Amino acid sequence: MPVSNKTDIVAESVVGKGPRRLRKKAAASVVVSDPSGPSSVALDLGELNELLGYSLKRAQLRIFEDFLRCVAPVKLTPAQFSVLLLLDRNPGRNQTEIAMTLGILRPNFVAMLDALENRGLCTRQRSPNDRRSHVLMLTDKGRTTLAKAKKLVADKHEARLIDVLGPRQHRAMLEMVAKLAKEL
Amino acid sequence: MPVSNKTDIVAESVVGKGPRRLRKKAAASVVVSDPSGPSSVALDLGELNELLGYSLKRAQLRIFEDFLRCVAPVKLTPAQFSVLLLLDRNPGRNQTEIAMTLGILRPNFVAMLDALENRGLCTRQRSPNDRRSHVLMLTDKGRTTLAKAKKLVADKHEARLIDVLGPRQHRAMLEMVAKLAKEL
DNA sequence: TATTGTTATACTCTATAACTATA
DNA sequence: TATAGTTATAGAGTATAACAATA
Repeated sequence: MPVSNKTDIVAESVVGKGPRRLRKKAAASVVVSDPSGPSSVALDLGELNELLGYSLKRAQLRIFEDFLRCVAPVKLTPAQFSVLLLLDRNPGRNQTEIAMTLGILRPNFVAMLDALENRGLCTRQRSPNDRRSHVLMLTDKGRTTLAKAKKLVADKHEARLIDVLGPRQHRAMLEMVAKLAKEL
Repeated sequence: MPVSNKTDIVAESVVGKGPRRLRKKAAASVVVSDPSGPSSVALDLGELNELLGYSLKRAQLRIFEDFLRCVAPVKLTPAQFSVLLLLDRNPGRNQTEIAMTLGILRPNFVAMLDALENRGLCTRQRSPNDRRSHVLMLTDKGRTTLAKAKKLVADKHEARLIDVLGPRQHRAMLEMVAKLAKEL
């Protein structure tokens, strides 16, 4: 997305102020002789390419963009999808438990749940046993929305990732990334 | 980090409101019979574990935390480190070029550069050829700081990642993640 | 007219303190 | 007293529009 959209390299597009001298045709890996001006030669990333965190971050951004595109028909963000998934698997839990499991801070979870509840995807009920806590449940609409989302994720999003990486590498990456998330 | 810090599972800590009946001893993979109360059984993540983006995001957060810890002695964030690295490899570029290469929007790059310049790590000079643009250069202090940071990254941060993943998987992951960042 | 650096601004995420109602 | 949900708030990160100086 970023990283140089100027595809064609124009080595000499500016009329220099100094005297214009003849110049040798530049070699393959051009380094513009005139150090100023909009030289527009692709920059050297250096050891950035060897920094796992750097590429990982950029990959993560792309993956989330792809997720949003694929799941757009049901209008769910990755975070919202993860909440619905968790509610489906763990009905009757309270906000603290769901939020904690997803690494969301309780105060920040309130607005998230408001949005999902306002869309009729889940409900909050005061627990009769502990009237401080809210029992969370998916609604029928929430379940059907989740089902649609899961299909979009599997058929479009994950399918795309598997297509780019290949099934074996996709699986390997899943394991490595889980290991890092767990053991680092 | 999150995901249940309550290690010991207490299956029956609440006095139920209804009549207390005898209950069979729960099986190995406990599901608390009473659906309410602070049941504190680890939640089921379901297909979240198969979602590459989910684990990738969590891994990325851990990696950045580790980076910050390791590089703390020179007080550089991952973003600042990437800027210094790029300035070192590509001296004399302007703000637009550096920002674009790193996927940073030009307006947001201004404050970042202010911080680095105020710390005496780099300089902005108006280009004599195009007085609109600023030629960016590392200072000597910037270079020594970068050198220290690079050593910390290699000896502590990347070393930790290689330690967790193993050298072969680390290399494999580097390639996969670069592929995703490029081709997705 | 177009571009560079900049300001202003807004929206999302994330983080912390403190309140309320319950326990 | 401690906990669940909540409010308020502050700080990063990211996004767009528009302006001054320059081309």
